Amino acid sequence: MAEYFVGQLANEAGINVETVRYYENIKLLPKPKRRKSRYRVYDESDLARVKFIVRAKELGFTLKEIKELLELKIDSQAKCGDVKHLTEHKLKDIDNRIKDLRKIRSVLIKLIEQCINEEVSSEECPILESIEF
Amino acid sequence: MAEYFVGQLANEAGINVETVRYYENIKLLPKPKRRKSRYRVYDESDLARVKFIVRAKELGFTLKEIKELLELKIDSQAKCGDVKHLTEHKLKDIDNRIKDLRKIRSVLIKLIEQCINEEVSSEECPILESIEF
DNA sequence: CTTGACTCCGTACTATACTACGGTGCTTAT
DNA sequence: ATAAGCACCGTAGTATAGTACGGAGTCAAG
Repeated sequence: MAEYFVGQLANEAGINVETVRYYENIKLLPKPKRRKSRYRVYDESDLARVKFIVRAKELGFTLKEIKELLELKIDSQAKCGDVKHLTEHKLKDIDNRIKDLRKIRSVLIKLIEQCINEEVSSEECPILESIEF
Repeated sequence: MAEYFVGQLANEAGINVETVRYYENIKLLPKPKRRKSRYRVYDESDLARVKFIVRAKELGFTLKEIKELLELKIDSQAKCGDVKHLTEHKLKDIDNRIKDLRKIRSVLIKLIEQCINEEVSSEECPILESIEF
């Protein structure tokens, strides 16, 4: 099992060391094992977690929401019903996001087709012409 | 054609007045018509624009990216090729977002199924068990 | 024609999410 | 065993995206 110090972890995830420490401070990352030197020691599962955080952030989730997503699990403490409820809520949110991204997507495709046909459109914004949120 | 003052516009879009002024300052909204009193006057197209901004933000776009999306159009100035290129770039980004949201989606669905079967899973995080970004 | 709600503006403050700094202590390749 | 490169920590600073304030002017219902 591969082990990393914080610099390598940060590097593989494409963020910087201070950000890793920050995520630890706000409890988005668990406290890692330490060397006697107090150096933090991570493994692949930590890397996966960091990569998830990075991508989820790009997808528009706040760090708070990401924490909630990562905490979704049925364990001895959590009742199934609660987790199910929470998860269904998250699912609905994600479905709506996908739906609206698809709307934007279809407008972009139309726009690309217009470009191919060398149509010069009006002065209007094509995205707003076709999308109603 | 309906006309709104800034308060009504903000209200319909679910944001507040200061935010509308802020969006105007950073040129995300065009300068509106004014009454003699200097009151801002908006119409439905402004409302559609604000609503788009609000939702696009929720979908994880920065205000800068939203501005770029809203500026995508072929007009007398912009060359088709340039717009096509830019738009294809945005399209690729959106396709990737949808793809990754689907990954999260499928994990949530699995989790809900587990809840229904009253399975108590491990102490591990189910999202990280199944997603690799 | 008053009065309560709305709008004007600039400026200052806030929350979230980092990012930089700086002095000190490890690690590791030579 | 030394030196370049990491890591330690707390604290302070930054960028983005708002949010609040306050005194003056405007709107419109009664």
